[in-house]
Amino acid sequence: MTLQPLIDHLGSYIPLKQTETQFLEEKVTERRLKRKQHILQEGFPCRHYTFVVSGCLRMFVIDVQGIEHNILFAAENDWITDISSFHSGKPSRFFIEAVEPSVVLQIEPYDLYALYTHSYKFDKIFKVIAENKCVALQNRVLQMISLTAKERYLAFLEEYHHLSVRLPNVHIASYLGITPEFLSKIRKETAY
Amino acid sequence: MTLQPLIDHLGSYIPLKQTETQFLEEKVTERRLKRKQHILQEGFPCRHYTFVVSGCLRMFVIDVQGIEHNILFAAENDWITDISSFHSGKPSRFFIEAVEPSVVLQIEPYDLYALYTHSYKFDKIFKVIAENKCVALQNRVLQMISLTAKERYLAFLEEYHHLSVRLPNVHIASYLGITPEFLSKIRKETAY
DNA sequence: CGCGACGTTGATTTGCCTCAACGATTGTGG
DNA sequence: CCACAATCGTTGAGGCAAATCAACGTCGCG
Repeated sequence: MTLQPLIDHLGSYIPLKQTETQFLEEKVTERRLKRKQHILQEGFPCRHYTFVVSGCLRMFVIDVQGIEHNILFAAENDWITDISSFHSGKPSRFFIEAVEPSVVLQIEPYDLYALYTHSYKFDKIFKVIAENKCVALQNRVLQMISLTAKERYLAFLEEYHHLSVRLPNVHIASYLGITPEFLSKIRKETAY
Repeated sequence: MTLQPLIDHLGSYIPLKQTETQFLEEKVTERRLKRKQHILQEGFPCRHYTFVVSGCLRMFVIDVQGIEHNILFAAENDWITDISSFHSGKPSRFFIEAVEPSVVLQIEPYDLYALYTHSYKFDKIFKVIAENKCVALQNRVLQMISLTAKERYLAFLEEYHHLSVRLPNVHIASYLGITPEFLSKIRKETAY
């Protein structure tokens, strides 16, 4: 199992002891995903906190008109889950699927709680992870209410350049809240 | 000092022991705010995790054109802070001010860390608080990318009815990412 | 090869903004 | 207690940003 990236990731917040990484190894499951493979479907509870080792996943909803809206992407060393459903056990409104062939590590609710019980260090780490997520999301809200589509696209290119070259434009458009056609027109203007 | 609301709030996540509430009391400072009084200005580090006992605050930025954008409101039993600046000590990009006369309880970074050290229970509680904030922010992003201005306004009325009757429309418009004029036109259509 | 996913382009429409003007209300100082 | 400014909400004319709809070219893949 390719556990090392997760150990490095968690350890970058607070270094882990031998017993903690060992406990972690017992609780985590590796999974290999094909392109377009789902790990969460609307209507089902989200039973995994998912860490991306390699590849890229996206979380999205399908609205009443059948249109997909990408809420977030998660690439290497990032987390993706519907936290609300994960904790409550209620059906999720979201889908999560692989955009590329990916390798992920997953933890189920009960096992995550066991980690928390084993060492409060995990509480501390996941607290910081959640706080950092808040900052990123807040930033995104700010961009949505204050920037034009073109400005948001340029900001996305700056901030997520590594993603922008891997994702189809149709997904980027959806993430930015615009149509693929309009993104195409923006790109035409932008390209020099 | 009116500490009880904070104790009740934290206790609703995990009940606190006598020693913990006592420790909390030593670390928290009460502050009474007039309407429009600032507790954070752009360019200064955010030195407080702020809990709202009564009243209502808003966090906003001022863009290059001098236009304010409301990022979030916090009313009774809610938290408001620039977490990023709070932890890093770097200058904030945000303003936080009272929308109404308010009473707040504040904790400084060093005191919050002392709380964490005193009992890991506080880590657990603030982890959940951050996670809940993530859910709310994610929801807001979803609304921004998938709903029209009118739909967002109606969703806001449903979700934050208690706030919508207290806030001037100019602030609500800014929060929704639209102009006050356009909100006025939406309200005209909506009123039956 | 032929089909589906993806990106582009153009014509038209619509949602929302800009700017300007005007009441209504509140607050503040003389 | 009144005069005046400031804040807030509303309305209308016109303009721009972005959506919609339709068509077409390209590429990778079964």
